[in-house]
Amino acid sequence: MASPVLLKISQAATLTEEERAAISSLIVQTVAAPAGEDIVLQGETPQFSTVLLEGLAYRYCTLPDGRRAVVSFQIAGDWVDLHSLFLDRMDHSIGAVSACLVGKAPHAAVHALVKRYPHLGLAFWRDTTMDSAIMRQWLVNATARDARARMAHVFCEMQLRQQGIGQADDTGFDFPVTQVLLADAVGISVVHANRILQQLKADGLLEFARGHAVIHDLPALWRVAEFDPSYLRLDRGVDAAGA
Amino acid sequence: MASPVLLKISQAATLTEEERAAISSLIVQTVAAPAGEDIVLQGETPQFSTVLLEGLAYRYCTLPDGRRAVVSFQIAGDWVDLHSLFLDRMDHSIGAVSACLVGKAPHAAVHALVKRYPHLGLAFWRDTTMDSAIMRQWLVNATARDARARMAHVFCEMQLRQQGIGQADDTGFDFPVTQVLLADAVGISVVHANRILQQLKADGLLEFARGHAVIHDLPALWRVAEFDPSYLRLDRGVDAAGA
DNA sequence: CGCATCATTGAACAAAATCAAGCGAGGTGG
DNA sequence: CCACCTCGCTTGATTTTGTTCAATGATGCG
Repeated sequence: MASPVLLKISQAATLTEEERAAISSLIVQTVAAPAGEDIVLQGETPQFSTVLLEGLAYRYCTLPDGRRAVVSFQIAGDWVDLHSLFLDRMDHSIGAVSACLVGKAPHAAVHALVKRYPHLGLAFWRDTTMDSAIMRQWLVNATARDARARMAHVFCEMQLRQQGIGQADDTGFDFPVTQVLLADAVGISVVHANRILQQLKADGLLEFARGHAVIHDLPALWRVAEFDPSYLRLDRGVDAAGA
Repeated sequence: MASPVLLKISQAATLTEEERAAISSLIVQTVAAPAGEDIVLQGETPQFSTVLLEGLAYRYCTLPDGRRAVVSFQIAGDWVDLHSLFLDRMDHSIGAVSACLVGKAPHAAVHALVKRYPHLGLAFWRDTTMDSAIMRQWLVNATARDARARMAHVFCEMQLRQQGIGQADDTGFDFPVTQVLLADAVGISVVHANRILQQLKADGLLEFARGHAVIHDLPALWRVAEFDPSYLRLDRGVDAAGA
């Protein structure tokens, strides 16, 4: 079975047939989430970890006064809340951007798996580390770059990540978000997001409309974003330094 | 031995004497880093993970044009680059704010430890997860709050974290950073940082001078920062859901 | 003392938010 | 089929927030 979960984790670690089977058996249930619906809610105490099998999702925090901060996008193959294994209550929510299919793995089963196969524990751990690396880039983005570079950065990252699962090429990709969502991810107002997008288009870099990004000049886009893709390729798998 | 490392990890997991000894034996070397010096450099391929035994350190990224983005502060007991276990090259640097004492644990030894004691693997994993939770808050901070709230938030967090290791109380704590560093952490210019600090002081919330923070009204500071401390207390240890 | 680093201030400028309005496509109900 | 509504996108005008530039005080240290 070529599930996106196994595909992704296989890029990080060499798995035995037994280990692959063990991972597959983790997912005891698959659930469909319609576009716009929440998959996991802030404040919950989940007993499952969730992996995205299909679709686009986003992680976000809701602030007391209703503002929303998007902290990441998740694509097929991503564990969206593996870290909830250690969280007493979710400190953020996860929503479905497009219609999603998710798999659920009971926390207890994940714990048991890790104890039985420490090697898989490392692989999972590595997966969350990769997520952190992405988040660190977002943080650098938000603290040190202006709106234009930040916006460009989001598109650079999504292009490369989606390419990694065969859903993008150098000329563009589907990205079914609204400008409101994009604004909340970049940390600017919708009005400003709209103007930045127009500017990127006028500069011949990127055209984004109706949930689809057309990239006109990827190298130039990378330059504007100061994009360094190395953070997306943590080249050292879990086997490298092990035994 | 009451090393800060064991103290911190004991809050997350119940350890056997054997496990405690195993962790202690990880640290094969301790090194002193003078204030202002770098502990780990962006671009390196470390063979060790580093744990902070004494002092204050900070994680930061250097951008192509020399700008700097501070992504976190680290205090005694924190592993500053446990995630480098999976990183091919460091995507950020770590610098000593004050004079630091660090312990070094060879990656190979950490790998071996985790395979031998999967339970400790979970504890380490949990530790990095906690780090991520903090980073997520910084990201929310940077994308959704204004300079004043962001600045207040940094002080709220540091107060609580330092209190956790007995180095702060409700009235203040040592925080030997400069305004430049603070500005790079909050993502504003030094000039603005200075004015925000003056404003917080004028409002009777907080006085920060010569590396020391005096807190005049902690509840009010929390309110300004919209501070919710729950992210610092991932109450569920690694034993809870296990066997 | 003299130098370096850090903190502070004012003034001009730029970036981005806010306010307010209008447009266009898709969906719903009459 | 059309009126109407909602949602997402777009635009202009105005205000707020934060930056940059430039200079001047402090503080501490060899």
